[in-house]
Amino acid sequence: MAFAVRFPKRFERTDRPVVNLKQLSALLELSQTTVSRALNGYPEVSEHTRKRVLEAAQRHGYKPNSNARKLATGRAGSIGYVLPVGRNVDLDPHFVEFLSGLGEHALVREVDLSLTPASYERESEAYRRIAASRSVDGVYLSSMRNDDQRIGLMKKLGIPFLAHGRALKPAEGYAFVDIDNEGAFHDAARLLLQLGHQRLAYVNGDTDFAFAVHRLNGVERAMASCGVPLESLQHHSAAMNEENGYRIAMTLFRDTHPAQRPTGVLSASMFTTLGMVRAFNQLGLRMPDDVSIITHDDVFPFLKPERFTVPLTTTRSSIRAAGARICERLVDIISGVETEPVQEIWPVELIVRASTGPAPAERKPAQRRPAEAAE
Amino acid sequence: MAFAVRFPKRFERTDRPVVNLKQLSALLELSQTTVSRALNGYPEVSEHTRKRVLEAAQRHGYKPNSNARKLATGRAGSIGYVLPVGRNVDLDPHFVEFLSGLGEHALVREVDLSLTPASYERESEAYRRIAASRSVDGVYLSSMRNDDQRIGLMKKLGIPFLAHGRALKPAEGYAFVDIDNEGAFHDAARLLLQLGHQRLAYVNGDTDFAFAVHRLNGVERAMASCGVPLESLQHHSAAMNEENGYRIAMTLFRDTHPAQRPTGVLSASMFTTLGMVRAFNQLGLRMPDDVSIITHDDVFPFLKPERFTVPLTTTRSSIRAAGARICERLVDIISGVETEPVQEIWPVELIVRASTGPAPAERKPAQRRPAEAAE
DNA sequence: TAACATCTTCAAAGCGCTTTGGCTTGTGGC
DNA sequence: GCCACAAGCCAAAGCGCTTTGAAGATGTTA
Repeated sequence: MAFAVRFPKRFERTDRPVVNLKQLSALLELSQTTVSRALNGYPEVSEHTRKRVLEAAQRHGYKPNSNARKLATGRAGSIGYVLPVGRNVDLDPHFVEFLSGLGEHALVREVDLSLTPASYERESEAYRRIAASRSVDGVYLSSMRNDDQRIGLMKKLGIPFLAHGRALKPAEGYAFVDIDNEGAFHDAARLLLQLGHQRLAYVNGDTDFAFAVHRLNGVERAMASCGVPLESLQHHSAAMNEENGYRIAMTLFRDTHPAQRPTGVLSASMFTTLGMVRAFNQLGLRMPDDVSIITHDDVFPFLKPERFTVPLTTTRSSIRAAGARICERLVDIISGVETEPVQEIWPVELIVRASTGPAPAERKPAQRRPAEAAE
Repeated sequence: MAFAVRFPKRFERTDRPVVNLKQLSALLELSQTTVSRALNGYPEVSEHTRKRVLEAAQRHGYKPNSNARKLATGRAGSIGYVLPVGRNVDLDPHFVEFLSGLGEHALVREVDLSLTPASYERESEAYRRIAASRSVDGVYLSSMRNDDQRIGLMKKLGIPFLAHGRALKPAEGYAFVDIDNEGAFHDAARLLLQLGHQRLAYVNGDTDFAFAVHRLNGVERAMASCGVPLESLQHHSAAMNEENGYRIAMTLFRDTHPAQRPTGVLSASMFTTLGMVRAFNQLGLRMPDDVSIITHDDVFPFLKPERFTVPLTTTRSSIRAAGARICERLVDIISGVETEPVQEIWPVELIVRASTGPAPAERKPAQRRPAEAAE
């Protein structure tokens, strides 16, 4: 909406649709009411008439004007997402996989997806506009923060919504689909501990996000229940990308006294791991002899943990499946099928591959020559 | 649109917007006409009145109902994209970067992006529905094929559109933004040839897509002008991902007689290269001593060629910048600012890093032990 | 002072669809 | 033969906005 900005005349589209409801009903010598009902499957119309109508609609290529329909019904037929945008904002590749799943289901349910770009600072404004303009029937939220303002906002604005992930605060009173991050990282950490690793590192995502906090909780719970002091965990929190993985691995393994180095590492994403493995190669560290690593895998078709030279042990949960499920449930919420706010938490598989093994019995400083090239 | 499917009553949203135009104009004791005009910046209203109206709108949180506006104007205020969807369809990470750029500019122009999911087979149906339902003002096309049906379809349906990339056929009569793929790969191949490489390989994308054909043309042109016979090029065409990169590299370097092996390799994407580098490590091939490689880099923030252990020589063109430009021009096309179909081709930078060097003077079979871990 | 141009403002007619309430028929029960 | 009831259809009233055509208010000119 552009206040005080004149829309140019040339913006207009003068051409009209091939055939509209009025014309179609005239052609059929029926009222618009009847034609509309026949098309939309209402029972107050005879089968004979319905057949005639459907046939004529088909023949004349009638397609209802979606804007008129939206106005009349108040229903938009689409779900919305506020796309974080800005020079320094990177939509990460998780989004595209998520979108694939969402789109798959959106196809089945015949809804469109509407993306409203907004800078982070003006996010709430975007939601307000969505609410007032009624351009979508509901929205999904993602990248949930610890104390997420959006949940309250959605409720206040009366926008039906579903969260991908959950906030720490509020914890109740809204619907979400999340994975069991706490359990996943608990299991992963426990595996390392059971393999005898005493010094662990966790290269986490940004702890402003709730998933990162949950994961850290899981790691700490595993340590506590195995009687390993929390001080023996080195925790690093940073955006999940290749560079940070490399940088942090260098800090952990090159810049640390050998006796202090972790032998078991947990990594929050495949991208982080990409960087860490690069560092390992460069430092001549071998998996799993020198270091064991477990990574969270969101199941990207273009980056598979089993395709690494040393196949990676992972906690796995398909973000694409989550996308499909979110679409499904959001449509249910919008259409009133789902009334109570269901909080759905998916279990996460732990898949053991070759990157994990027993802790080195005794630490020998790594003395191998660095690998030549290593990505 | 669902023929013969009854929409449940419960789908309805009964709540009404906070305040609508009628109420606002009643409040102001002005006609709807005047208020509407004041809000939309038309000159036929006094500055005094306009100020009053804007103030009241602000105060009461008035936001026009976008559906009503769309119906009245015939303008949707959004641009569309048909999202290819299906169990076996992977939206690749290029898309998300492109989207970031698009979103950035969409924010400036105040348009939304509407994604309509469609399976490949029912793609044209989706476009027809978009055209008839007038849910968007224009669309952009991507992943242009050699003989692309969509261009003709868009023209027939009268949907304003802009292509990202171009088709071989038709070559004229439509607007696009493309990069100089031919020139980029010409330059890349020429560099390898100048460095003395006699046997080249090109691991291309799927040649159903026009960009892949253009690139191949560039490579061949360079070879021709350097007097190198085309037979000394090994060309492989496959979807651009890590697995194919690895597989093809293995075919080229492990399964081929040393005397036949290429010494200079061109790679169509960073993902392909990721797999190839994995293969190189495993085979103990060093860059650039044993093999030189040049990759096309779309500039992903999460996967940077300079961050490889051996930094990669690349042809670089930001796909994000292309997204922003596409949005800009599409809005211009829709609003009639751009009338002639402009065909815009961006030059591509060649950035020399450490992965390219002189061809090995004399071929010695690689006898090094395979690297331990290598991603 | 009349005649005309220029500002402002307005009532009303759309945009194309859905949906309410009512009007005809035809059927069966008594 | 009358009434009740359902089936099938329709006219008309929205949905909330934009825009046309016209009219009232004000200023300008002869």
